[in-house]
Amino acid sequence: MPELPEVEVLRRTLEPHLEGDRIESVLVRERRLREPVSPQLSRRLSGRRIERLRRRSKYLLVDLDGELTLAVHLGMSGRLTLRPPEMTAENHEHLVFRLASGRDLRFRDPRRFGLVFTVATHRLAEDRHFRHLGAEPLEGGFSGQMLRRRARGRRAPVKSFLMDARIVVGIGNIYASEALYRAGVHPLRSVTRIAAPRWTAIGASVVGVLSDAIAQGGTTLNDFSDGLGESGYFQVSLDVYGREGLPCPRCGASIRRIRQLGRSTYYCASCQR
DNA sequence: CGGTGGACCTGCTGGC
DNA sequence: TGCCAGCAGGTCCACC
Repeated sequence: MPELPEVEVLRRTLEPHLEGDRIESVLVRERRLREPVSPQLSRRLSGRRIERLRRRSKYLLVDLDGELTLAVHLGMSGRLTLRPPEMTAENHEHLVFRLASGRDLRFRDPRRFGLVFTVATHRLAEDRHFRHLGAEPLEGGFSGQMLRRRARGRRAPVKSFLMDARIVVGIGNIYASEALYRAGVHPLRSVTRIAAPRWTAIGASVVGVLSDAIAQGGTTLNDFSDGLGESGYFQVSLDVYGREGLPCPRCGASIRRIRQLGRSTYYCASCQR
């Protein structure tokens, strides 16, 4: 599910419901996620008040009182949903955060590529999960020219470059294809062969694609649901991703799929050069 | 050093 | 109907 827009939509959806609430206890049914969940998790979190929700890269950050932050990464298949406690647990529901208000915040993740851990709030930037991360694409400091500077001395194909979190965070496999389509740049083009004006176009496309997806409530694929478990966010407005063989919305040519870094890349060979 | 490919997991879909 | 291959939104690490 989650690239930057989906995590941001989740943050915005959950924050008004969680702010000011308190974590009473945490039930851990399965601690084998991408990294093992600490046996201390419930002890560390219990009794703490939720101050605010933030996002860094694709991590949802729950700031608690006492300078502690709960970090949640959804991996490929993670979901975080508010549920009434009487609702029966679904399969792969690995963690349940029981709230003082009498609701559950439940973490479900069939593939277990997700992450749940705590970090001292003021030390977050130094934590090994965050310290190497690059620019936030929707914040000041990000631009096409910033990408151009960071591309100096590199030779990677531009799609791989955009998906490198050391450069810029939040762009996953779907939005990398979508942004390059909007910018009219071929995904295999080496970053050494992109001139300044095209970097401007790429920067603008990245911002545009991510902002549009957030505005549409987390676009992406059709099983995305917001933090309340509503399935009303059925929304597909992708131009190329998952559309192999279908006509390009701009020129009608057949969308192609290739394999890049072991993953599917979609593009229009006539619009993207 | 930069860049790629495999590994980590489960579930779903489509072809035979 | 059943089986199997291929694919899936992320990230890390070994290896060239």
